[in-house]
Amino acid sequence: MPEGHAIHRFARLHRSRLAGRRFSAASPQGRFSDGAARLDGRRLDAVDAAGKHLFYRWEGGLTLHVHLGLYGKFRVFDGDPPAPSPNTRLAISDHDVTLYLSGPADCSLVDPDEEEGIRARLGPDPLADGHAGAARFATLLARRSVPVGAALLDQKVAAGIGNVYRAELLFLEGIDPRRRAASIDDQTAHRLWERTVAEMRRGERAGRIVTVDPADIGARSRRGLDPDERLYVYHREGLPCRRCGDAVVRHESAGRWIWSCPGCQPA
DNA sequence: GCTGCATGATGAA
DNA sequence: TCATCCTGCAGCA
Repeated sequence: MPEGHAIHRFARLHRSRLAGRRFSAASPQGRFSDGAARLDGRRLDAVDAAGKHLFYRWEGGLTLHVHLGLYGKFRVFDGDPPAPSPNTRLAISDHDVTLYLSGPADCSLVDPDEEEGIRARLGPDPLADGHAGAARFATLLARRSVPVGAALLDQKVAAGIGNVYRAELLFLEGIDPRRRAASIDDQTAHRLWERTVAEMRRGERAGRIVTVDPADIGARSRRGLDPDERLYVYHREGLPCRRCGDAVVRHESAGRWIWSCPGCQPA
Protein backbone atom coordinates (compact mmCIF):
# COMPACT_ATOMS: atom_id res chain seq x y z
CA MET A 1 0.00 0.00 0.00
CA PRO A 2 2.59 2.60 0.84
CA GLU A 3 3.77 4.62 -2.14
CA GLY A 4 4.02 8.37 -1.74
CA HIS A 5 0.31 9.01 -2.27
CA ALA A 6 -0.51 6.81 0.74
CA ILE A 7 2.16 8.42 2.90
CA HIS A 8 0.93 11.93 2.17
CA ARG A 9 -2.60 10.77 2.85
CA PHE A 10 -1.53 9.35 6.21
CA ALA A 11 0.09 12.69 7.00
CA ARG A 12 -3.11 14.54 6.16
CA LEU A 13 -5.38 12.16 8.07
CA HIS A 14 -3.12 11.92 11.09
CA ARG A 15 -2.75 15.69 11.12
CA SER A 16 -6.49 16.14 11.31
CA ARG A 17 -7.30 13.24 13.61
CA LEU A 18 -4.33 13.12 15.94
CA ALA A 19 -2.50 16.44 16.02
CA GLY A 20 -3.25 18.71 18.96
CA ARG A 21 -3.88 15.78 21.28
CA ARG A 22 -1.84 14.52 24.21
CA PHE A 23 -1.13 10.80 24.09
CA SER A 24 0.02 7.97 26.22
CA ALA A 25 2.57 5.96 24.25
CA ALA A 26 3.85 2.41 24.50
CA SER A 27 5.60 -0.24 22.45
CA PRO A 28 3.67 -3.50 22.96
CA GLN A 29 6.31 -5.33 20.95
CA GLY A 30 9.08 -3.81 23.06
CA ARG A 31 11.33 -2.75 20.21
CA PHE A 32 10.53 0.94 20.60
CA SER A 33 10.10 1.06 24.36
CA ASP A 34 12.66 3.79 24.96
CA GLY A 35 11.23 6.04 22.27
CA ALA A 36 7.67 5.43 23.38
CA ALA A 37 8.63 6.34 26.94
CA ARG A 38 9.94 9.68 25.70
CA LEU A 39 6.73 10.40 23.78
CA ASP A 40 4.46 9.30 26.61
CA GLY A 41 2.35 12.17 27.90
CA ARG A 42 3.35 14.61 25.15
CA ARG A 43 1.18 16.45 22.67
CA LEU A 44 1.49 15.68 18.97
CA ASP A 45 1.86 19.03 17.22
CA ALA A 46 2.21 18.31 13.50
CA VAL A 47 2.79 15.66 10.84
CA ASP A 48 4.89 16.10 7.70
CA ALA A 49 5.50 13.79 4.76
CA ALA A 50 8.51 13.68 2.44
CA GLY A 51 8.46 11.00 -0.25
CA LYS A 52 7.73 7.79 1.62
CA HIS A 53 8.87 9.23 4.96
CA LEU A 54 6.71 10.59 7.78
CA PHE A 55 7.81 13.02 10.48
CA TYR A 56 5.69 13.45 13.60
CA ARG A 57 6.44 16.63 15.58
CA TRP A 58 5.95 16.36 19.28
CA GLU A 59 5.80 18.84 22.09
CA GLY A 60 9.31 19.60 23.35
CA GLY A 61 10.94 19.41 19.93
CA LEU A 62 10.93 15.62 19.51
CA THR A 63 10.54 14.25 16.00
CA LEU A 64 9.39 10.71 15.31
CA HIS A 65 10.48 9.33 11.95
CA VAL A 66 8.40 6.53 10.40
CA HIS A 67 9.09 4.64 7.20
CA LEU A 68 6.60 1.86 6.50
CA GLY A 69 8.76 -0.10 4.11
CA LEU A 70 6.97 -2.98 2.43
CA TYR A 71 5.06 -4.26 5.44
CA GLY A 72 4.36 -1.32 7.70
CA LYS A 73 0.76 -0.66 8.66
CA PHE A 74 -1.18 1.92 10.61
CA ARG A 75 -4.45 1.20 12.32
CA VAL A 76 -6.58 3.94 13.79
CA PHE A 77 -9.51 3.34 16.14
CA ASP A 78 -12.09 5.61 17.64
CA GLY A 79 -13.12 4.83 21.19
CA ASP A 80 -12.12 1.49 22.69
CA PRO A 81 -9.47 -0.14 20.52
CA PRO A 82 -8.97 -3.89 20.14
CA ALA A 83 -5.87 -5.30 21.81
CA PRO A 84 -2.75 -4.55 19.79
CA SER A 85 -1.17 -7.41 17.89
CA PRO A 86 2.05 -8.69 19.51
CA ASN A 87 4.06 -7.01 16.77
CA THR A 88 2.72 -3.54 17.38
CA ARG A 89 5.83 -1.37 17.41
CA LEU A 90 4.13 1.77 18.66
CA ALA A 91 0.73 2.44 20.22
CA ILE A 92 -0.44 5.93 21.06
CA SER A 93 -3.82 6.68 22.53
CA ASP A 94 -5.95 9.18 24.37
CA HIS A 95 -9.58 8.88 25.45
CA ASP A 96 -10.93 9.23 21.93
CA VAL A 97 -8.49 7.79 19.49
CA THR A 98 -5.78 5.14 19.19
CA LEU A 99 -3.06 4.60 16.60
CA TYR A 100 -1.19 1.32 16.20
CA LEU A 101 1.90 1.00 14.05
CA SER A 102 3.26 -2.41 13.06
CA GLY A 103 5.97 -3.60 10.71
CA PRO A 104 7.68 -0.31 9.91
CA ALA A 105 11.10 -0.44 8.32
CA ASP A 106 11.95 2.50 10.57
CA CYS A 107 10.37 4.00 13.65
CA SER A 108 12.78 6.15 15.58
CA LEU A 109 13.32 9.53 17.18
CA VAL A 110 15.55 11.69 14.99
CA ASP A 111 17.43 14.91 15.64
CA PRO A 112 17.47 17.74 13.08
CA ASP A 113 20.73 16.54 11.52
CA GLU A 114 19.36 13.05 11.03
CA GLU A 115 16.19 14.42 9.47
CA GLU A 116 18.26 16.60 7.17
CA GLY A 117 20.26 13.51 6.19
CA ILE A 118 17.08 11.68 5.26
CA ARG A 119 15.76 14.62 3.26
CA ALA A 120 19.08 15.08 1.50
CA ARG A 121 18.73 11.60 0.05
CA LEU A 122 15.42 12.45 -1.60
CA GLY A 123 14.72 13.93 -5.01
CA PRO A 124 11.76 16.19 -5.71
CA ASP A 125 8.46 14.99 -4.25
CA PRO A 126 5.55 15.17 -6.73
CA LEU A 127 3.04 15.77 -3.93
CA ALA A 128 5.09 18.21 -1.87
CA ASP A 129 6.69 20.11 -4.73
CA GLY A 130 4.12 19.87 -7.54
CA HIS A 131 5.06 21.67 -10.74
CA ALA A 132 8.03 23.28 -9.03
CA GLY A 133 9.82 19.93 -9.00
CA ALA A 134 9.77 19.42 -12.76
CA ALA A 135 13.08 21.00 -13.73
CA ARG A 136 15.01 19.22 -11.01
CA PHE A 137 13.42 15.91 -11.94
CA ALA A 138 14.32 16.36 -15.61
CA THR A 139 17.92 17.20 -14.70
CA LEU A 140 18.28 14.20 -12.38
CA LEU A 141 16.72 11.84 -14.91
CA ALA A 142 19.03 13.04 -17.66
CA ARG A 143 22.05 12.17 -15.52
CA ARG A 144 21.08 8.52 -15.03
CA SER A 145 22.68 5.84 -17.14
CA VAL A 146 20.24 3.16 -15.94
CA PRO A 147 16.95 2.28 -17.65
CA VAL A 148 14.16 4.74 -16.97
CA GLY A 149 12.17 2.02 -15.18
CA ALA A 150 14.96 1.68 -12.64
CA ALA A 151 15.53 5.43 -12.38
CA LEU A 152 11.92 6.02 -11.36
CA LEU A 153 12.29 3.69 -8.37
CA ASP A 154 15.33 5.63 -7.19
CA GLN A 155 14.11 7.95 -4.45
CA LYS A 156 16.93 10.38 -5.26
CA VAL A 157 15.32 10.97 -8.66
CA ALA A 158 11.72 11.32 -7.50
CA ALA A 159 10.61 10.79 -3.92
CA GLY A 160 7.51 8.70 -3.47
CA ILE A 161 7.20 6.74 -6.70
CA GLY A 162 6.97 2.98 -6.10
CA ASN A 163 6.57 -0.15 -8.17
CA VAL A 164 2.94 0.43 -9.17
CA TYR A 165 3.29 4.05 -10.17
CA ARG A 166 6.50 3.57 -12.13
CA ALA A 167 4.83 0.99 -14.34
CA GLU A 168 1.61 2.95 -14.77
CA LEU A 169 3.30 6.30 -15.39
CA LEU A 170 5.55 4.90 -18.09
CA PHE A 171 2.51 3.33 -19.72
CA LEU A 172 0.59 6.60 -19.61
CA GLU A 173 3.49 8.44 -21.25
CA GLY A 174 4.16 5.70 -23.78
CA ILE A 175 7.73 5.12 -22.62
CA ASP A 176 9.36 1.69 -22.69
CA PRO A 177 10.80 1.03 -19.20
CA ARG A 178 13.99 -0.33 -20.75
CA ARG A 179 14.93 2.91 -22.46
CA ARG A 180 17.91 4.63 -20.90
CA ALA A 181 16.81 7.41 -18.57
CA ALA A 182 19.32 9.74 -20.19
CA SER A 183 17.69 9.18 -23.57
CA ILE A 184 14.44 10.80 -22.40
CA ASP A 185 14.36 14.32 -23.84
CA ASP A 186 13.67 17.31 -21.62
CA GLN A 187 10.14 17.90 -22.86
CA THR A 188 9.20 14.25 -22.33
CA ALA A 189 10.72 14.34 -18.84
CA HIS A 190 8.61 17.38 -18.01
CA ARG A 191 5.49 15.66 -19.29
CA LEU A 192 6.34 12.57 -17.25
CA TRP A 193 6.70 14.70 -14.14
CA GLU A 194 3.41 16.52 -14.66
CA ARG A 195 1.71 13.18 -15.18
CA THR A 196 3.27 11.91 -11.95
CA VAL A 197 2.00 14.92 -10.02
CA ALA A 198 -1.51 14.52 -11.42
CA GLU A 199 -1.73 10.76 -10.87
CA MET A 200 -0.30 10.81 -7.36
CA ARG A 201 -2.70 13.61 -6.39
CA ARG A 202 -5.50 11.47 -7.71
CA GLY A 203 -4.22 8.52 -5.66
CA GLU A 204 -3.89 10.63 -2.53
CA ARG A 205 -7.51 11.74 -2.87
CA ALA A 206 -8.86 8.29 -3.71
CA GLY A 207 -6.86 6.48 -1.05
CA ARG A 208 -5.72 3.98 -3.65
CA ILE A 209 -3.84 3.92 -6.89
CA VAL A 210 -6.18 4.47 -9.82
CA THR A 211 -4.69 5.40 -13.16
CA VAL A 212 -7.23 4.29 -15.75
CA ASP A 213 -9.32 6.73 -17.70
CA PRO A 214 -12.87 5.33 -17.38
CA ALA A 215 -13.27 5.88 -21.13
CA ASP A 216 -10.73 3.09 -21.67
CA ILE A 217 -12.85 0.48 -19.93
CA GLY A 218 -16.26 1.71 -21.10
CA ALA A 219 -17.24 3.32 -17.79
CA ARG A 220 -20.23 1.31 -16.76
CA SER A 221 -20.05 1.15 -13.00
CA ARG A 222 -21.56 3.97 -11.01
CA ARG A 223 -19.90 2.63 -7.88
CA GLY A 224 -16.49 3.22 -9.30
CA LEU A 225 -14.00 0.88 -10.84
CA ASP A 226 -13.58 -2.73 -9.85
CA PRO A 227 -10.23 -3.48 -8.23
CA ASP A 228 -8.82 -5.08 -11.35
CA GLU A 229 -9.97 -2.22 -13.54
CA ARG A 230 -7.96 0.47 -11.82
CA LEU A 231 -4.61 -0.05 -13.54
CA TYR A 232 -3.35 -0.38 -17.09
CA VAL A 233 -0.40 -2.73 -16.83
CA TYR A 234 0.60 -3.52 -13.24
CA HIS A 235 0.21 -7.27 -12.61
CA ARG A 236 -1.58 -7.70 -15.96
CA GLU A 237 0.92 -9.84 -17.89
CA GLY A 238 -0.69 -11.73 -20.72
CA LEU A 239 -3.90 -9.71 -20.57
CA PRO A 240 -4.91 -7.43 -23.45
CA CYS A 241 -3.91 -3.79 -23.16
CA ARG A 242 -6.93 -1.63 -22.35
CA ARG A 243 -5.90 0.78 -25.11
CA CYS A 244 -4.51 -1.26 -28.00
CA GLY A 245 -5.27 -4.88 -27.17
CA ASP A 246 -1.65 -6.08 -27.30
CA ALA A 247 -0.71 -8.56 -24.58
CA VAL A 248 0.89 -6.85 -21.58
CA VAL A 249 4.41 -8.15 -20.91
CA ARG A 250 6.37 -8.50 -17.68
CA HIS A 251 10.08 -8.10 -17.30
CA GLU A 252 12.60 -7.45 -14.56
CA SER A 253 13.75 -3.98 -13.70
CA ALA A 254 15.91 -2.97 -10.74
CA GLY A 255 15.35 -6.36 -9.14
CA ARG A 256 11.55 -6.15 -9.29
CA TRP A 257 8.88 -6.91 -11.83
CA ILE A 258 7.63 -4.26 -14.18
CA TRP A 259 4.87 -4.49 -16.76
CA SER A 260 4.40 -2.68 -20.03
CA CYS A 261 2.48 -2.74 -23.29
CA PRO A 262 4.60 -3.40 -26.39
CA GLY A 263 2.10 -1.52 -28.56
CA CYS A 264 1.70 1.60 -26.44
CA GLN A 265 5.31 1.75 -25.23
CA PRO A 266 7.47 1.07 -28.29
CA ALA A 267 11.17 0.44 -27.68
C1' DG B 1 -1.84 -24.89 9.47
C1' DC B 2 1.55 -23.63 6.05
C1' DT B 3 3.63 -21.11 2.16
C1' DG B 4 4.70 -17.39 -0.54
C1' DC B 5 4.16 -13.02 -1.63
C1' DA B 6 3.76 -7.66 -1.25
C1' DT B 7 2.87 -0.73 -3.47
C1' DG B 8 10.74 -0.83 0.18
C1' DA B 9 15.44 0.03 1.11
C1' DT B 10 20.04 -1.04 2.70
C1' DG B 11 24.56 -2.92 3.25
C1' DA B 12 27.90 -6.31 1.96
C1' DA B 13 30.15 -8.80 -1.77
C1' DT C 1 23.75 -8.89 -7.63
C1' DC C 2 22.58 -10.95 -3.32
C1' DA C 3 21.01 -11.31 1.42
C1' DT C 4 18.57 -9.29 4.84
C1' DC C 5 15.17 -6.84 7.64
C1' DC C 6 10.36 -5.32 8.71
C1' DT C 7 4.67 -8.32 9.19
C1' DG C 8 0.08 -9.77 7.63
C1' DC C 9 -2.81 -12.13 4.84
C1' DA C 10 -4.48 -14.55 0.53
C1' DG C 11 -4.38 -18.80 -1.17
C1' DC C 12 -3.81 -23.24 -0.54
C1' DA C 13 -3.83 -28.17 1.81
